Amino acid sequence: MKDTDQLTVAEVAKRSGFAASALRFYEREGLLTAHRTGGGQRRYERHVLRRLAFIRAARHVGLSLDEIRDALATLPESRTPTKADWARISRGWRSRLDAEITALTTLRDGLESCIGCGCLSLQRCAISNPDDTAARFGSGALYLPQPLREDH
Amino acid sequence: MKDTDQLTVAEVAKRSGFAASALRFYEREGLLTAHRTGGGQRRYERHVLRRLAFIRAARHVGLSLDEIRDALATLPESRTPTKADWARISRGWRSRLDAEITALTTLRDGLESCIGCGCLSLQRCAISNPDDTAARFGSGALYLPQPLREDH
DNA sequence: CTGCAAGTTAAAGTTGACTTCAGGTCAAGC
DNA sequence: GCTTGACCTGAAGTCAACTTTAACTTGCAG
Repeated sequence: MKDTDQLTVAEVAKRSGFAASALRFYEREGLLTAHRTGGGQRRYERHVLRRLAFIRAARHVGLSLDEIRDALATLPESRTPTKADWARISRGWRSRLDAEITALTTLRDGLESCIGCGCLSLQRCAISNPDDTAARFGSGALYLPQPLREDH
Repeated sequence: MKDTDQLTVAEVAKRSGFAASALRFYEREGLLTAHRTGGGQRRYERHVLRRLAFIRAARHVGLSLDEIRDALATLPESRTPTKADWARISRGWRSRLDAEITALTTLRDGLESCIGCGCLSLQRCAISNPDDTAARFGSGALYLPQPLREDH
């Protein structure tokens, strides 16, 4: 009879929606930990599911794995994280999303007066001009999803 | 004395904001064309600048190079594209941006009632649950920027 | 006519987030 | 005790959109 508190990779994969290969990858990257059986197979504790839920949500908001690892690193090691812990480390997400929404809205509205008329001038077009673009998104929006970040 | 209608890579790079390597890449990928000197060097016509402005704008809105190539392919070859041509092929961008904005707004508002409280339940959390996520973004938003697309 | 900045190519490298593969090992039900 | 599906590892592959490198050629000012 299996220890009900120990989950195999397949079980965690199924319940979290992440592929087993992704779970192993996250462990290598320091986002997850697992115990091992005598033979070296992974056995996960139930709380990795919550950690994975956090990872999925964070990815969804646009955080990189590096940022997620840093956030997870601020969780206390001595005890099981509380709701307050999770709430704390996701507190900044709202303003991040707000900024993304603002940037997209500005872009959309610029579209009306620029692309809509077919001008697309390199000198004047607010949508295509690199400088205008940089000015619009500025340094305050470094966390925009890749396609919205300034071209590099 | 140089032919004033023929631009070198360096000139196009400077005036478009794209790196010379990107211009060569775009040509290989079929997004751009150039004439050649007897010795094999590229000479661009002035209208590539408008084409590049379009490419930058499209990338900004979140189109892939494949999509951009397809869009550019619908331009008439027999004549210089008019404003109406450019306007036509960028007509869908607004709804695309609208959809992205809607998706982000929904995500942000879900955040308030979900992450805000620290629940982050794999079963119930609208932000982290893969199924809810798929349902929210649906098939109508396949063009969302990568970080917002459904996890694969 | 020469010097050298600017151009050319094919091929390989980059980044992030994983997946796939090859070649074995483990564990659990019969 | 044996079979077989699940698991292990390290290394390599994938994708997009370019950039970088190496080795070589062109074009124009002086």
